[in-house]
Amino acid sequence: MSVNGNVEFPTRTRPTMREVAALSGTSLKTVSRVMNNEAGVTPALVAKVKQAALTLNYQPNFTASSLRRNDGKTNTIGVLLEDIANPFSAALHRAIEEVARARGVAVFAGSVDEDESREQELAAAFISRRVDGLIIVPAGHDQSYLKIEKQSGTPMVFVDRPPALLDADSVLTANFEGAKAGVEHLINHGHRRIAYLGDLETITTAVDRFSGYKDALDRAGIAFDESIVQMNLRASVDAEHVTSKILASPNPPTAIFASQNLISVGVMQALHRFGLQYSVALVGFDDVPMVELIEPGLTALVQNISGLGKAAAEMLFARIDGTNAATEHRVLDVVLRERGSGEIPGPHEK
Amino acid sequence: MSVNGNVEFPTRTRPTMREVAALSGTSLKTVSRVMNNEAGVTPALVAKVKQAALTLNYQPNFTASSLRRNDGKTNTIGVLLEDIANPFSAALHRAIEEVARARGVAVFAGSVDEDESREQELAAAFISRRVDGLIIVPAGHDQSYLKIEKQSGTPMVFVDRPPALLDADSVLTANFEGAKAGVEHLINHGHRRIAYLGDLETITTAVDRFSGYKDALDRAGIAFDESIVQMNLRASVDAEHVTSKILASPNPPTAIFASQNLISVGVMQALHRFGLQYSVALVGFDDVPMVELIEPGLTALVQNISGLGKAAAEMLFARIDGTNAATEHRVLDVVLRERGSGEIPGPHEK
DNA sequence: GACATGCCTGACAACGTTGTCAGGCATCGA
DNA sequence: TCGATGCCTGACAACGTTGTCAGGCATGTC
Repeated sequence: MSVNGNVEFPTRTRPTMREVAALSGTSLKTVSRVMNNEAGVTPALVAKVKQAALTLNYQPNFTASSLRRNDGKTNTIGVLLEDIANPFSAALHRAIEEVARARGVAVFAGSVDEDESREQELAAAFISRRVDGLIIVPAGHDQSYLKIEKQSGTPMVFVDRPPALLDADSVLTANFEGAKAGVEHLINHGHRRIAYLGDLETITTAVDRFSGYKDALDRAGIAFDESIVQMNLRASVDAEHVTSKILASPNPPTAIFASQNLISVGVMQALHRFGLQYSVALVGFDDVPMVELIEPGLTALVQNISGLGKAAAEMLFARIDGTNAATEHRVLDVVLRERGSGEIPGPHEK
Repeated sequence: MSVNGNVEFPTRTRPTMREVAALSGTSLKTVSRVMNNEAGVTPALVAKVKQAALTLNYQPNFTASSLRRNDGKTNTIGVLLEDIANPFSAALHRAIEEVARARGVAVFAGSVDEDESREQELAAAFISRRVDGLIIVPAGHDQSYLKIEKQSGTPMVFVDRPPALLDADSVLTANFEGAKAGVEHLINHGHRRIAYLGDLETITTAVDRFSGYKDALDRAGIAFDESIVQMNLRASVDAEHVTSKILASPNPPTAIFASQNLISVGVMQALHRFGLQYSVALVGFDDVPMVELIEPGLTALVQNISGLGKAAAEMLFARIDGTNAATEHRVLDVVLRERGSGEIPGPHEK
């Protein structure tokens, strides 16, 4: 359906400070002073200039201003996310926006989609627009292409995944420790046969979580069993399929660790289909949206996503403000939220 | 936890075309020509310039370029969303990004949070950075403040909600027709006592959906009953509370229409708590994430969110490219997805 | 050989703004 | 009354780039 409205007015050209100066009978420079609230302009002149600006509906051109100003700041930052639309990226983005807003900084954002070349293109696009800094969730395995850019004075902070082949600030989640704590939680509830379903092995967070799983097994003296481990899962349907296969095998696990929320969803679907949701324990990394509606609730390792974004933005702005300290690597803790699925007892419960 | 890395190198100042010209022994203008792939430069010179640019790691300054160029385009657009982090906004944002990316356009985004003044601030921030156009999900009830900006030549397209007191392009969802179809679906399944839980009455989409509900009742000859209608709900807990109250009342409804996904969640929680999820029918506007896991599945009116974003971006770029046609108002259809909750029969089933 | 033609190249101005600096004017003290 | 002081104001250059235009050189034509 399509309805037509009125034809628009012909467009006038946008007024500049020069025109405001002409209308108010003063000079360009005085207009500049008034617009920047600089002290030392006669009140009468200030009023005249403001009136003229209002009459012409003058809108300052911030890009021209930052080109000329000594600090050269554009009051703009760029954020490279995995995918703007996924809940993790969106929450991160929001937390960054919050900090930026308080400083009058506008935020460019883009999706990298786990694509190395897309990462470089986006970074280049933001750099050519002279952002004051970059916050990056990297996809590729080599960020050395940013080395010269960093030396040229563009601060950058990496979030969720560390930079590779580049020395730069980062804010990460305790993936290893979190996964380990999750698996230990299952062990403490009497499980010794624990399946692991993981994400792409090219993603460092996935690798760290897997290491946490193995470490927990090691410390409990449980042998690693390949037959109940599956990496490189992406969609929840894949996880559902793998879970079904594992549950139907001769020696099925009594508990499952899901390394990521989409995987948790797939596992939950398979468990529900088999009617095993109250007999096979499940701990997942990352919360699942609307999880409150499902029974039993998902016991999950919850990341502090807004904490990641807030910390990254604050570190970035500190650099933008000129801090020249050594590279900083911050790690945020993960919280185990018990909701039922992870507390189902196993055969070895004490 | 915090680990220190190496101290960074002292920052060099970023090279300009002037320096590239000096190093390659040519003129500023020739460098400009090479960088813009203009024809008519000797291949030997092109090579020398490119080599020099590489050596200095020259990065073009797009903002300076757009200041000088005749078209004045910044190849940048601004998007005003309700809240970057909510799934609707994020999906919209993503669809817009997709279209922009194909054109080499960078996207500013910001959250308005249903706050009128925040809307104006964000718009001003983007305008002062001279975006080529704006895509807006408005919060306020008067967009006339954008009138002069529109006349100054900044194209703008409104999404999800129409502009008020301003003539501008828009892309909306068929809220009235969708809600009406959803209520009629319940009526067709034998329901005549249908509760309505709605969003803020200040939001036009909420008002339109409510009108659709009333129209469907009217046409079926069902009297409107205030006691099972509640507007101005925002959080899912509010919806849960109201649902519980209505279900416990002397003459409870046999079906419920939820005007929005958070409200659907609240209703579902209440139904599950009362054990009524298989006896009271429910149709909701908007999908609920991870809805596949819940039984019975939510029958929902699904919006074409990416269609909204894609259409808005395409309309915007058409304007940016100079199309001067009459204002266009596009409306996208809603699809009723049957998943069980809406097909529970009522007492008047034929 | 003289001249016209066309292709490359670079000098200069300009985009809209702010930094620098000098000049004008009023005020103050002697 | 005169000079010194300080406050306002505006002329000019500059940020990094592209548009305009003129000049230089080689080639082609008669």
